[in-house]
Amino acid sequence: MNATIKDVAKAAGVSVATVSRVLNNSATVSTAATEQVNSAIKELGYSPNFLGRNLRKCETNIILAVIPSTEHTFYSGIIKGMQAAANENGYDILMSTTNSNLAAEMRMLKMVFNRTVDAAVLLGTQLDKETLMDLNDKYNIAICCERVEGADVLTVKVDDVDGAYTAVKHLADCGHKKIAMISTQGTALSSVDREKGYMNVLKDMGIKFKDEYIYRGSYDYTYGSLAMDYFMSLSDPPTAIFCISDMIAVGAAKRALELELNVGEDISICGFDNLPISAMYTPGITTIEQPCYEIGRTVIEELLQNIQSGEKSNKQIMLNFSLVSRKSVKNFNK
Amino acid sequence: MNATIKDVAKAAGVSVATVSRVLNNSATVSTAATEQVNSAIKELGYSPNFLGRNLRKCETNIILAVIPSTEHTFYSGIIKGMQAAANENGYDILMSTTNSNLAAEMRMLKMVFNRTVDAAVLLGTQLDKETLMDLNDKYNIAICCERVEGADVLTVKVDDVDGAYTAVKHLADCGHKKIAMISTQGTALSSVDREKGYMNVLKDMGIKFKDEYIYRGSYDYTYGSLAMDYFMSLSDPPTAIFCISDMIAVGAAKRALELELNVGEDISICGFDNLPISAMYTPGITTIEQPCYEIGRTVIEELLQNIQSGEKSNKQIMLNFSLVSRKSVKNFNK
DNA sequence: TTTTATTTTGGGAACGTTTACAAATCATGG
DNA sequence: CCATGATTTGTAAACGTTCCCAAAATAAAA
Repeated sequence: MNATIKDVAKAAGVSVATVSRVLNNSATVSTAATEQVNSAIKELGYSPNFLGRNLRKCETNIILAVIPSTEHTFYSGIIKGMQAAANENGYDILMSTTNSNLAAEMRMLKMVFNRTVDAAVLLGTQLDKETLMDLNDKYNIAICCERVEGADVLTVKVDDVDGAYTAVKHLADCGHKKIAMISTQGTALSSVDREKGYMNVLKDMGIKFKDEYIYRGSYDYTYGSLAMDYFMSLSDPPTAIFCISDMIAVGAAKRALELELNVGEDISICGFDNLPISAMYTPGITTIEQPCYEIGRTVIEELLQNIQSGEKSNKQIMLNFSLVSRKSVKNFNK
Repeated sequence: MNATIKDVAKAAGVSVATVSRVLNNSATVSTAATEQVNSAIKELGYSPNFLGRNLRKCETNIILAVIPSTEHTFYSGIIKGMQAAANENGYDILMSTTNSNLAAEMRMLKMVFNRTVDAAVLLGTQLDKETLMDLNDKYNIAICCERVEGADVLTVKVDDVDGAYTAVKHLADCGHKKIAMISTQGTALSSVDREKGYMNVLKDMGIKFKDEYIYRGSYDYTYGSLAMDYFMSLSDPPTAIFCISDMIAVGAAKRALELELNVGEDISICGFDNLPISAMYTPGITTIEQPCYEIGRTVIEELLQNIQSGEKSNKQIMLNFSLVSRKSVKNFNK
């Protein structure tokens, strides 16, 4: 039904090779022939079938971004960075979401096995070290914003230990001594690392760690609310709370406001990621900003280098974060 | 480098046809042969190359969701609905984002021209009627959550006129007479329709339309803030504001709070879409909920029907919305 | 055993491209 | 006008599958 390159060749009175040449301008073609081909293309409404091309060239120029969830906007900036780097190199980014489900993640990864895409970037993953290393051997993959202990795979992220340290240190520097943390139950290393950063500050500042000052839920914002209820039920509630994600920070802030606590005065809250909502919320949420766009650019640039060179660099790249100070944290020093 | 079906055939001591048969279990194969093939597959770590398969079958079983922006979470539920319906039918959903840019939208649509995907669902579009009709002639496309006047293309959405009417009527029923609206400058019909719904309520309730009660910006939440500043500068400010999107409603609420207005008391705000943030915000934002999951399911089911039947139904399907009442609107009647 | 029906198999064309190679055309200079 | 070199063209194989068709193997019936 659809016109093929043969139809174009016939209509233009040239061979398919010539049509292919003008399509990819891969070799010089006389202006006469070029014109004939182009008008045949227009006349027939021809559009090359990439299934043929891809099969022949053994590449699709598509990179798949595997996203755990579209429930929040954190990945938006990363995707933009990925797109920019990809487009500059003739690649496109397609996304799919796994809802943090291992089976779904595997289903998506099939697309790299079966060559539907040239590579995949995992923005978070449920896979274990062995599986990742196996995949990395045979295919082109990268991990973004997460790390897997011992997995020697191209990784681009911020230093979560350091990021959490900076956030919690900020709370301490503002004069807070009773600092709690809301984390997740998951085993994702980004969570573990952020807890480590929290602990490190306590140690460095000579603050004794209290077990009841740590609450674990999931990334869902309702856990922020639950955590706030819990902390306020303590006989000696914290004055500041470091949240593993802005989403949770917002949940905590919401509950605090419902409890008629003045966020940024009666209770201080600090998040992580600098989601758009943190700027929108009232009061604005103090947080750690990740260089999303840059993370996206970098991971694609490195990945393309791997693809083109045919060998794996497996770099572990850490980019710089920054503290964004808003109204949700009280500074006792002024 | 990678094993092909030929390698498997050789290793299993059968023909490629037989391997293909066990791969797709498209015909009965003796258990002996099946076992040989399966062990050869495992041994070689074989994974079928879909470029070959897709070329041969002239289908990819992939549907592309073209998303204007990942800045907000509105599309999340729709995508989930799309995935559910697609997976049930052996299809996968891949996404790409256009950042509301016509060139980017065209770039993504190329994937349906060149057969990289079987169909595309446009969640909003910059294209005009003619282009859409042309595309719809040759390819399988659908529009979601938006409509284009006169474009006879499969469309699934809510009735925006009716939705806005319900929202504004609710404000009026709560005793508000001075009702303003924050809309967009764009020509998207969803905006135009929602303005129409607003006007209809005024007419039905015998409220005189005031030009200064309408403010136009874009979907960015900062315009909500700007609008709030503007309305409060009027000599006779509104008591209620209907916002074309929750994002804008949040921006407006944020600014109101900064101006020390008690949202839900001094000023009432109503949004549209029921984004997660509307529940998270303090106070919760009253809004119109779209049946996102259902919209997603429906558009894929209809699209697959078009694909499989080979003919276009071009239905215009309207699904039911609902009013979600929260604290951001004051009810004068109680 | 032979015939017939059934199940299981393999050969090879086809899908729409790209590209190596060879052939044809053209221009140039002697 | 011929030889040479440069440019432009066409032929055909290849990419990895699926699937039609016919052949082979097996089972059932006579």
